[in-house]
Amino acid sequence: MFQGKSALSLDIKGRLSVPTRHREVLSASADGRLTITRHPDGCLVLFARPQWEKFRERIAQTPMSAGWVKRIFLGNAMDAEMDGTGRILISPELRQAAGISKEVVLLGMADYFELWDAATHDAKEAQALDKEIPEVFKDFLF
Amino acid sequence: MFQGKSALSLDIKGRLSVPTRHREVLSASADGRLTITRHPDGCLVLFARPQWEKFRERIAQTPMSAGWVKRIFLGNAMDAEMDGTGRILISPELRQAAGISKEVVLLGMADYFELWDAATHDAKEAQALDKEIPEVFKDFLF
DNA sequence: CTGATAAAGTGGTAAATAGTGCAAAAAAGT
DNA sequence: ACTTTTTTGCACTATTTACCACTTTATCAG
Repeated sequence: MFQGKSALSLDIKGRLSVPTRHREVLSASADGRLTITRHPDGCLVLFARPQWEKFRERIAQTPMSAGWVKRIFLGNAMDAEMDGTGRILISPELRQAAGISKEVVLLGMADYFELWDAATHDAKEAQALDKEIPEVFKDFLF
Repeated sequence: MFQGKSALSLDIKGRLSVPTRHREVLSASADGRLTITRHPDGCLVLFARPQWEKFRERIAQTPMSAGWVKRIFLGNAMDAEMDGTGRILISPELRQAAGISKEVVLLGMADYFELWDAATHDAKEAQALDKEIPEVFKDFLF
């Protein structure tokens, strides 16, 4: 179970240093093996390998009408592995796809992570906060 | 059950010293374990761990369309634990999100706490007092 | 087709920064 | 005035980040 925001910066080679509080979980549940792909909202998604496998199954069974969503998730998926010091390389293609250069934000979203370019994240978040909270949440929140 | 306002200041490392009158409840009900996250209104929310777990379950099961609600609540959630002297560390990301630097206001809201930047709180409160009382409260009697 | 060169990827180490816990000082209550 | 509680400051530990060197892969020229 992942949660929480981390403001991080990629090193010169495009590697992400995973915060320590997440490393143990990833090592235990996936032996440090991850899969990274694109998300239609403009960020990247990071799965522990077993969770990715399950997600991939569901995407693969999706009908033709899913069209580009299927291509985005499956076509951009890249395997990655934590090195001895807990770093993972984000491929140039993925970095470019999400507009990531150096400053990034890593969000724990329960079963997966989202990786955003810091500036993009802040902009989209501010935009979302301006809007009203969707009706569905009004009563269930507090 | 938490209530009351406390004007406090974070120490140099960004730690909040929980008022004594709340410590016992938190120790008893959650063994001093808390979870802190963002609130769309511009403050932070502090839950005792068991209450957070329940809230998180509902958030985690939320569909993709929930997008930013999930990102704000779950993506910003950070576990924290009271140390031997009743202090909890507020992560840099959360402090930044709520515009908190040093002077803060802690509001007991029955099941949870709200943590505001002092200046922000005062400004918003003044603003709220200027407005009409919302319809829902009109029928309330004393 | 082969070898040289350059670029990109991998791994490790050291320095800086952030976080934790302890202990002494201050404050409050008896 | 003394004891107990609370706070603040300090020192130690852990984590993160930046740097450096080596390995591998790709590219281009002979």
